[in-house]
Amino acid sequence: MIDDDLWSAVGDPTRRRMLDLLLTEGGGTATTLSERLPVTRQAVAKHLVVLDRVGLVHVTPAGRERRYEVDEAQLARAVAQLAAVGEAWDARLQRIKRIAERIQRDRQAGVEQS
Amino acid sequence: MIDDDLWSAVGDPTRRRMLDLLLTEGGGTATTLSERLPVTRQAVAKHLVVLDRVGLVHVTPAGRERRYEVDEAQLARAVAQLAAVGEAWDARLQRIKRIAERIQRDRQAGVEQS
DNA sequence: CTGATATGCAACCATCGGTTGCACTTCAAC
DNA sequence: GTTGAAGTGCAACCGATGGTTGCATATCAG
Repeated sequence: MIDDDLWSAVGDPTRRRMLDLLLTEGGGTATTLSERLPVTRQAVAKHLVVLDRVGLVHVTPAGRERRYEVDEAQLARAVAQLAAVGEAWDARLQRIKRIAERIQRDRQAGVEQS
Repeated sequence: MIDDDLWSAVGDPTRRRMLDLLLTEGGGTATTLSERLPVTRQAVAKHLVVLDRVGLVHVTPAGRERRYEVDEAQLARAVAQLAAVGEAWDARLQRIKRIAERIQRDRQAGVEQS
């Protein structure tokens, strides 16, 4: 089974955009993030708590600021799980497709034989 | 950008299990699905509405039953988007990693030069 | 010291996944 | 044909969550 906490953490679109911003800008605070997002600072702060809880970000207090940075190893793990789920479904779809083709083939053979 | 409706549709764990069951058992009804899931029929019915709205399943009324089946093409599309998001992040992580290594190398060179 | 900036905390609201309860249709069996 | 069981639909309710506003608190700069 997959780590449902990690999945649900990256499942939120706003949190995905936050991780994106933190990655491309090399970290940030609740305030700087909220300036680049269509939500308030408080909403961002709540998301940061969630991301911190599952270890996707780390926080470094600096004066009156709280600077957040992505834990790349953990994010890599989350991405890997994403890929795993994708592959599992892909495999299942392939299997279904093969079965469907086989049924089709069998039916063809039956018709020819009759 | 990605289709956020599709993503959020497969984002729910219960809906993922439902798609899974529908795939492996070749379709089903709200009642049969709820028998294999830890939720009530009504909850399943609501999820089926969501899945139907984004085209991940199709419904066929048959007497008093409403039989649901997965739209494999649409599911394949959803899986592809999943993979795309994963790859985008992967690429970003790789880029960050390369930059970090470069900084590391430059610092080494600077130390040796001084 | 004072004002501006960054954060934290609390109350509140809408949406969503889930539940229970009840009414409605359809099939089957007597 | 009536009656009962099975499948569905609808509505009210509940808890968690993503979002908001408002206010209090801490820190930096002039």
